[in-house]
Amino acid sequence: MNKLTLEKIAQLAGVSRSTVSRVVNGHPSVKPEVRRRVQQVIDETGYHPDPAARSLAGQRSGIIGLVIPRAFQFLFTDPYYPRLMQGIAQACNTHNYILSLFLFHTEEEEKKLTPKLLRQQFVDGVILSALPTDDPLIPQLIQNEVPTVMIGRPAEALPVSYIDVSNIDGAFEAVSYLLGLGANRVAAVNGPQNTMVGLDRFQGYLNALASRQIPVDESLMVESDFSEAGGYRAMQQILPHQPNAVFVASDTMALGALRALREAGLSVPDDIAIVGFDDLPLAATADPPLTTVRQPIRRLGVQAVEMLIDLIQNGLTPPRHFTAPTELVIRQSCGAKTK
Amino acid sequence: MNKLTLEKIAQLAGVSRSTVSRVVNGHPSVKPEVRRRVQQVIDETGYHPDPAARSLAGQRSGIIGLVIPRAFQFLFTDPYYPRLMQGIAQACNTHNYILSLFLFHTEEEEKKLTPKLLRQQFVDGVILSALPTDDPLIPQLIQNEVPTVMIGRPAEALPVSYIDVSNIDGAFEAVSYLLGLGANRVAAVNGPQNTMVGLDRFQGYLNALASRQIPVDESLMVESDFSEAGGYRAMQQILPHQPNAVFVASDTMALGALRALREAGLSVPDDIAIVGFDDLPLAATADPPLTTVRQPIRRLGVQAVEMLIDLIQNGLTPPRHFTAPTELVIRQSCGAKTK
DNA sequence: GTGAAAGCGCTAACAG
DNA sequence: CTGTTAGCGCTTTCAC
Repeated sequence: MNKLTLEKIAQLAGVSRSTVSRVVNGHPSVKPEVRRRVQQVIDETGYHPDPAARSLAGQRSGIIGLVIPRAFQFLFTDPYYPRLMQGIAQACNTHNYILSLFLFHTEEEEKKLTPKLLRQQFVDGVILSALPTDDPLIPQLIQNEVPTVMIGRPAEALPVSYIDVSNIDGAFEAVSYLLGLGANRVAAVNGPQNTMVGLDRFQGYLNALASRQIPVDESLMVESDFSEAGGYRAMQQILPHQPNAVFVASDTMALGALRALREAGLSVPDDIAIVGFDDLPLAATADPPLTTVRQPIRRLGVQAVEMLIDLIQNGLTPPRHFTAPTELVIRQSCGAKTK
Repeated sequence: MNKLTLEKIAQLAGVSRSTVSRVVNGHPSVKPEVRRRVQQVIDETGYHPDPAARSLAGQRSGIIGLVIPRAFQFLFTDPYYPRLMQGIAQACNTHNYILSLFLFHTEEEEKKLTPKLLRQQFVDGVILSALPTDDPLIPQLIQNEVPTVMIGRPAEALPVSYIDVSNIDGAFEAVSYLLGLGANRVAAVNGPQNTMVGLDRFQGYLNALASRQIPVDESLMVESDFSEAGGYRAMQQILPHQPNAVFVASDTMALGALRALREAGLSVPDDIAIVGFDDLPLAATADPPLTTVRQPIRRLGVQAVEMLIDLIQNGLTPPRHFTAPTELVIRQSCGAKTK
């Protein structure tokens, strides 16, 4: 299988290289008949343009970068990311982009790889996830005009596109539900307060308390890290303060909380009700099955890709925003009887 | 920040483009002093070579492809893959390769992306995981002489490099341990029998029975799919046949099995002992903590990358093989008392 | 509507 | 040890 080039195809089809290029790129100005003939040669030979040459001559790499800093902490602890990646990968496939993964485990790695992201040499655009609110990467990307979509809104009103979910409302709904069940001491196991998700879900919790004029009890709130072990520790920490319900900012942490509760000999939902956030598959198979706030993780991934492609093709301004709704999924972990 | 090219750097440093290229690529034949001067200009300007130009002129893309077919079924159901990816990503980072993800959800996607893998245009080499034994991709890669490392040995003795773990021995050890505890009806929840891992772990199970002349009871073996739900169903199916121990071919399935046991009102390890395979973090936090066969997942990823780079640099023959040992980790799920 | 020609930025002989 | 010279395969004006 000797190397096929545009030139060869051109010869075989009896046209010029430019024409073949036009056909390959779906350029309109080619006579239908010629187009057909060229296309046939392409199909018969199984020609595929060389991506490197294409990137060099054109200005695009055809690659989308998925950037996840702090990969150590989260990615391999929370099934959220695999699902997100699945959505992203699938969308990349359908839109003919290649997906590249940039996982930073250390500051060093981040430093080293950042330039590759900033100069559009490697990627046509990037999707950002799991960023701390103050990550310097965001302003850098903006300044370098790299097409960027954040998963989760940024801390400040930056001119950057993002996909988000209604974390505040979702948490509000969950906590309100707990409150409606009669719980008067609702605790919160929060996500990291240097992430927007963590902050927003906590805000929803506070809003729900406020909407019923329930005073805030600091001893019932703990900041954790979205990990199972973190949820476990947080729950242990809260337990002495006698909560009768707990809002946990992710299913994974909720699993840890459940473990702590079980160890403490508490019955869920009789002694204490619990709701999670995400609706990962494991929520449904937890013991007891977990009431949780569903977010359409995979779809978020797909939409992020599509938004990014829009940015790449149609320019960065104005920034695009999308916020997906959440949905409270009621299961046994907080006494489904009332429902 | 106007575009920096080799040429510009060359001018600034007062040398020729080739010399700069040599410096960038660590070519030995450059006078130390010149090298220093050039390097300084590079550092000051923050120059980075254009990967596209590089791929085009040289013959390498600097990209490693991680290929996971059947991504739907496994990847997002089993924490195994995220961990593997972590190892791979980290190794790529340290060796200055970019990692691209090829997740196939459907046959169509596989068909569509395969050519991109086969012509070394996109990737310098590929790492294969989660392949069914009869996947046509393997022979195709071999035939096209694409540097390839499989995670998990292939079905037949193909001239392909791989990283594996001692699945047979690991399973043998686990089942022998169960047997040694006095269990006389040891069941097996197997992985898919069209994957080598599934096959090998089952073989280990059979070997252990055989080594003690225990007759095989077909009703105690079920083929499943490495998912939690699959483990749950498999366990339910086995339960009527009164096992007093069960070897489950993955921790994720073991979790499902545990759930089935719990629902059936059986006590672990008193009524029935259970061991898993993988030693994922969740094994330690399961209820009860899971005895399991540990495999060094992350390290496998690192080694796969390093083996692949070796292939890329030093040629494909002879194929390289490496089999990592496993280790039985004893926890409460099968009555740790005896140990 | 189509072809010719000029690079994109780099690597790799080949001279010197 | 260093500079010169061809390309790598494609996109993209610019003529015709």
